Formats: sequence, structure tokens, C-alpha cells
Amino acid sequence: MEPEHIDVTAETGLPRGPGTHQDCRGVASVLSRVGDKWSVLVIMLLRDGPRRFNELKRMINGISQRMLTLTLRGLERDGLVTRTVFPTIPPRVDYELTDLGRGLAVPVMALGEWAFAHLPEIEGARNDFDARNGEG
Amino acid sequence: MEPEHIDVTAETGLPRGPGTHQDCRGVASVLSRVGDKWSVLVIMLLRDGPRRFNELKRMINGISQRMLTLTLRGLERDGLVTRTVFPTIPPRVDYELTDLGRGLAVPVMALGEWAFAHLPEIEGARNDFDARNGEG
DNA sequence: CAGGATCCGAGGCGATACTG
DNA sequence: CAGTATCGCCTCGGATCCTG
Repeated sequence: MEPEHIDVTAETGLPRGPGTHQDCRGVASVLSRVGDKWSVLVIMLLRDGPRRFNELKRMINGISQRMLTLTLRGLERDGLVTRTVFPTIPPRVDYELTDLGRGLAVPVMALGEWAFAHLPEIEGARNDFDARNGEG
Repeated sequence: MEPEHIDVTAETGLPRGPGTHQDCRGVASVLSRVGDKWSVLVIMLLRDGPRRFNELKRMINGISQRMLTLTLRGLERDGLVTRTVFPTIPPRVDYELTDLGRGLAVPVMALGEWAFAHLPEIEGARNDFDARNGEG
């Protein structure tokens, strides 16, 4: 029996039987959301309640309006965030975490806390590595 | 009091006082590792014990040798993986998870399990979104 | 076997300008 | 206010060739 063979097949969603590695790609797509700096930031900010577009933009301070738009679209597409338009003048749009989004925030927070707790080790390791590599 | 202001300042590591948002960047750098498809895959594969370079390459099946090299270098740099060279002919290099790496695997697994459990919801949301957007 | 060097195309992302 | 559209850089990543 060969070791588990991970097949990251492209978008060609082939029939591969049940319990297959198709799931891998799906899981990976969620992980990549977490890897996306802006997405996690937005999710964390929305944990306190709904926010407006420019409100988020100001809070993050460094994101372009383009990236904020794309980020929010992605989160909305994944069902993590709802987008509510108030047809007033000037227009107002509220973004709010869904239950799914709040659920995702839990393991993400756990991961973030681990990262925070081990930052010294990691940065130490980086320095050591760079030092070794830099002067050989 | 204004809402929490997240400043994702660039690499200009400024003095910002203690308990500052500098940590944000550090945490983000760890999260981005998780977002990196290959890194997570490699970590998961290494949980069963050390592996050789081409062994990993075959198991992953789809990664270029270049990306595997870069991925392993990154993991090594962060102190998540050790690289052991056996000066034989032909050469042999073993990669193994460190305790730090095994520690990271825990919250990552939790995240992965959440993702797996909620894949149907997420993919359903995506389909709905795409349908709404596609035919307006 | 393990990986360095190089080339090159696709896409991520910021900056800017325009709209309802 | 909350976007869309466009441009242009610039990194990421695959493919290929070469080495100890």
C-alpha cells in the first residue's frame, strides 16, 4: 500500500468516488481565505457588529478600496458575510458576519492565538536561519 | 474613542510601544503560511514521520520541484521543519517536523476540520451567489 | 537524488479616474 | 458613499536545463 497520494487535480471536477481527495481542494480554498490577510482582518473587525464600507476602509487603513471590494465580495460569495444595501442618498451598505462567518472566526482565532504565542520562537528561528544563510 | 485602528504598516519596523499592532504583521505572516496550499500539505504529510525530498514530491504529485524546495525552505526558516543532510552518494535529505511544527498542526487541523464540515454550506453559498450574479 | 539558475507567462494588487 | 473600469508594476509559480 503506497502512502497517501494527494492529488490536487485542477478544476476538472472528475468523478473520483466517495471520501475522495476532491475535498482537499475545497478545504484548501477555505484555508487560502485565511491566508488572505485582508479577509481575516475584515472578519475580525465584523465580529463586533455590522460595519459600513468606508468604515471598514478607515479601520484597516492601508487597504485599497479595490481590495476591500474584492475581499468583501469573496466573503459574501462564500456565505461568510451579508451585504445589505440601504437605497438612500447617499447610499449606505452594511456588511455583517453570518453565523457561518462567526463559526469560521472560532478556529481562526485559535490559530491566531497560537501564532501570537509562538511568534518569538518563529522570529527567532527566522533570525537564526537568515544569519546562517547570510554569512555561511 | 475611535474604533480599533488596524495599521498594517510595511516592513518599516517602527517603534510603536508595547502591545502594539506590530504583532498583527507577525501573526499575519503565520496565517499566510497556512494559506499557502503547499505548506499545509507538507506539514500534514510530515506528521507521520520524516520524509525525503522526492518522496514528498511524489506524494504531493502536482507540485514542481522548485515550489517544493521553496516551501521546505520557508518551513525550515520558520523553525517548523528540520532539514537533515546525509552526505552519502547519492545524497539523501530528510525533512522532519519540529515540535513547533507539530504544535502548529493542531490549530491547522482544527481549521481544516471546520472547513471540511462546512464545505457544503460554503459551496452552496458560492453556487447561489454565482447564480444570482450570472443571470441577474 | 536533491536542488540551483534561468526564462517567461498569468495573475495579484495598488493607483487613478469615473459613476449612480 | 460605495462602488466599477482601466492601467501598469511586480511577484508567483511552472517549465526547463544544469550540477555536486
